[in-house]
Amino acid sequence: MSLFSSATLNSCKFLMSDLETKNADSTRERILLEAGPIFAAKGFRATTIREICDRAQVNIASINYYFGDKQKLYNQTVVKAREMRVQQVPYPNWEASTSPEQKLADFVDLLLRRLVAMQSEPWQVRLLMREILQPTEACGHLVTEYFQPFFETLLAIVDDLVGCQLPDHKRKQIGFSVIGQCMYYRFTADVTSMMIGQEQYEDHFSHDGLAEHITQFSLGAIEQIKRHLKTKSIETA
Amino acid sequence: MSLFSSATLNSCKFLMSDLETKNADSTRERILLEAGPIFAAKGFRATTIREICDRAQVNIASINYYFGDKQKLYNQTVVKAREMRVQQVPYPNWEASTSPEQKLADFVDLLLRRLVAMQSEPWQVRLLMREILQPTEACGHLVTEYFQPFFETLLAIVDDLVGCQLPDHKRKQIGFSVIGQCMYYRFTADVTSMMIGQEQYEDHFSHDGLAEHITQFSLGAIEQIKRHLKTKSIETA
DNA sequence: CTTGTTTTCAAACGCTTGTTTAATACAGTT
DNA sequence: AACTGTATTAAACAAGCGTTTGAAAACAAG
Repeated sequence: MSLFSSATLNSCKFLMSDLETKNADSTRERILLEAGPIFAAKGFRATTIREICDRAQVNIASINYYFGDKQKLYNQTVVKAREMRVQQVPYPNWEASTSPEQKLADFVDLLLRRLVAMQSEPWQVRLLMREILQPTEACGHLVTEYFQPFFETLLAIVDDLVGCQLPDHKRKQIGFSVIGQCMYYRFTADVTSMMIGQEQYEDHFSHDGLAEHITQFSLGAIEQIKRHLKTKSIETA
Repeated sequence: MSLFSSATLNSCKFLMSDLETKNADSTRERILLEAGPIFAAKGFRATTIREICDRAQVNIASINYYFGDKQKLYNQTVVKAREMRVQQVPYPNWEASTSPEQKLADFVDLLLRRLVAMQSEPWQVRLLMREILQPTEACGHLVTEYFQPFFETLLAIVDDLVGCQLPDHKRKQIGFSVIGQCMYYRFTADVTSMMIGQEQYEDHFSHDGLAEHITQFSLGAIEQIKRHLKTKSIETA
């Protein structure tokens, strides 16, 4: 009797992070990949571990066994979502000769593909959006290891485009203007399609059309900022 | 015994919409105004009617009595939020002589004040954002009676700025670029402040700084679009 | 086959939820 | 004072939740 309880205590599968033991890992992985879409669709609270276990065809107690509790399972799901998304949509390979204009176009394209993902809308994207909109303890890593470097890449392109030194906050405002235009379509996808109708939405607000517009809009704005800087420097000269 | 049950059935306070009966309406209003902030902060599901009733100092059964059920209470809360927000931040009075540039500046200012509300962030804004991000049955009215007219106003300004006829989808893309830049700061407020630090966030990403930047950025982009249109028409001539 | 460990399982636990009930308190009318 | 419809209340209800339990099953090694 008491022998068994001590054995159960010693197992605690969720402590041995990545150590793969036999095929038991397939169960863990199955739970993770079934939990993802549900958390993404319903959020943490509305998701029940019973539904997850039903879909993954495992017993309810498996969550406790493999992850500890519901919260820790969710955290692991967020990590998994980021890893998968980065792998699914990798960075473009820029050569030394690539123009900053092309780089901006590529960046907008990447951002739209990776974090907006208009038509497909994979669960990983929805889950990451949830963390952006209402950060939980899972968001800290996301910012420092994913969003920050991503944003720095954009700022470097902006610097390149402007050509001269801008105040730091101005660089970032421009960066956010680019990102904001893109992300808007992810956050407001439902309302936006309600406002312009399904037809026009599909015709002109799918990936290619948007990437083109946002790139041109942003390049235009930056071009004007450069002009203003020149006239200013002439005035002061 | 049975007399009472029929009497209770006949009451159904929540059916008589706006008919104010005695001071009982104050109870209804009190529930509505206490429910708002809680729904806004936690969302529909995570909000318990027990907490609402505790704060409003009414009995739990009052929700059934005045609104029918939790869902209907929520819907009424969304309506209330919109009404209050429109009243709190009214449209500017534009004269015939007001330039389209000034109008765009005013529009950005209004949008930032009414729907972004960086520093204050009243519950009405949070609640409306929830509906935008994940529409429920309460969102239909919101779109047709609030967002649509609001967007049309912006499109009229864009038309005025561009000066000549643009394809309809292009007008709307420009409109969304303006709105997107603004809304971005509402949706990603937490992550954004994590990324740039509290200090710079307060210094350069408060209302005035953002309104100025977004207006200039957008005016610049539109200016460049006009230039492109001109060179195109010259080429074809 | 036996032994020891890991993995699965059905069942139950304790708690919270939205909703309903039936009784009571109140105010105005006859 | 008696009646009537409105408003409020405490208590209970049924359902669902995350988590825990202790044993059974599956498995691997000696």
